[in-house]
Amino acid sequence: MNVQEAMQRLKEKGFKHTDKREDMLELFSNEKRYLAAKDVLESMQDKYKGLSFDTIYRNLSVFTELGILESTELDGEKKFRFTCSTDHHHHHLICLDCGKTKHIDECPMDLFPVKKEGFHIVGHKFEVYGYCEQCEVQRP
Amino acid sequence: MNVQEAMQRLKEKGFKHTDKREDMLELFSNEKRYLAAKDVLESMQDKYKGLSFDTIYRNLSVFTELGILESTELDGEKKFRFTCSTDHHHHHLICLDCGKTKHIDECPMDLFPVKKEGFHIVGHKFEVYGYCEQCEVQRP
DNA sequence: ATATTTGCAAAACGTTTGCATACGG
DNA sequence: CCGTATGCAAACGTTTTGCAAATAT
Repeated sequence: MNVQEAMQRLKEKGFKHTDKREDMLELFSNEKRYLAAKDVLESMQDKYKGLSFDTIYRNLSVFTELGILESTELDGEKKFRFTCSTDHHHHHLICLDCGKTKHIDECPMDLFPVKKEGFHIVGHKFEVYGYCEQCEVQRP
Repeated sequence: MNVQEAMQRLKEKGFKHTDKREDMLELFSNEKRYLAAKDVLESMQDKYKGLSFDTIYRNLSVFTELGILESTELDGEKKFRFTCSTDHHHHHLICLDCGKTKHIDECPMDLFPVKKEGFHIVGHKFEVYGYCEQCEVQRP
C-alpha cells in the first residue's frame, strides 16, 4: 500500500481527490508510525491555515474504513498508521513516545490454544510497549 | 485480595473508611468482571441518591494506585476489575458485552522472544475479545 | 481538631454532529 | 450541475478539577 494505491482506492469507492487527503496520506506514508489526530493537524496546519479537527477526523475514519490506515488506542487516544503492506498477520512493538513501531511476526493466537469454553472469540490485541533509542535518551 | 484486605490496605495508606468505598469494593468483589465508571454509578445510585461521578472516579483512581483494582481500556472507556488474586502473571479473555473474563495462563512474552533491537521495553498487552454464552445469544 | 472525602459546578479532553458553503468530477 | 468535502459552531461522552461543606478518625 502506498499513497497512489490509497488514492486509487478512494476514487474507486466514490470519494473525491483533495489535496488535504493526499497530504494526509503522504504524512502517514512518510512517518510509518502511529499518529494521533492532533499530530496530523500539527503537521498540516502550516500549509492549510483553516484546517480543523473535523476534517482530520472525518478523513481518518474514511481511511480506516477502507483499510488504508489501521488504528489502535493508546493512552486514551486513537492513533493511526499506514496499514502495513505485509500480508502476514502480525503485531507491533510500539514506542510510547513517538509512535514508531517494529513488527512482531509471531502471533500468540497461533502459538498456544486459548481455551474458549463458551466464548465466541472475535478478536485479540497483542502489543508490546517501550521507548525507541531516540526517545529513550531524551526521556524525562 | 478480598474486600477486607482492600479496606485494610486503604487504612494502612491513610485513607479513610467510608461506606461508599466499601460498597464499591463489594461490587467489584461480587462481579469479578470489568466495569466502567457508569456501571458502578448505576449499581450504587439506588442506595446513594446524590452519588456522582467525581466520587466514583476518585475512588477508582485510589483503588488502582493501591493495586486493589486493575484497569484496561476498551472501546474508549476505562474499565476496572478486582485485581486477580492469582500471583501468576496472566492475561484475560474478555466479553465485549458484559466485561466477564476468563484467565489465559500463558503469556506471549514467555513463549517467544520479542526482538527488542534498541527498544527499551516497559510493558505489553495481550487480550482476547469475544462474547460469553449469555451475551452471545442476545446479541443484536 | 484536622485531614480526608464528598457533591456541586464547571471545565477539560478527544471526538462527533448538523448545517451552510465551497469545491471536485 | 450534482454530490462530496470542508469549516464553523456546537454538542457529545468520559474524565478531571477547584472549591466549600460534610464526615471520619
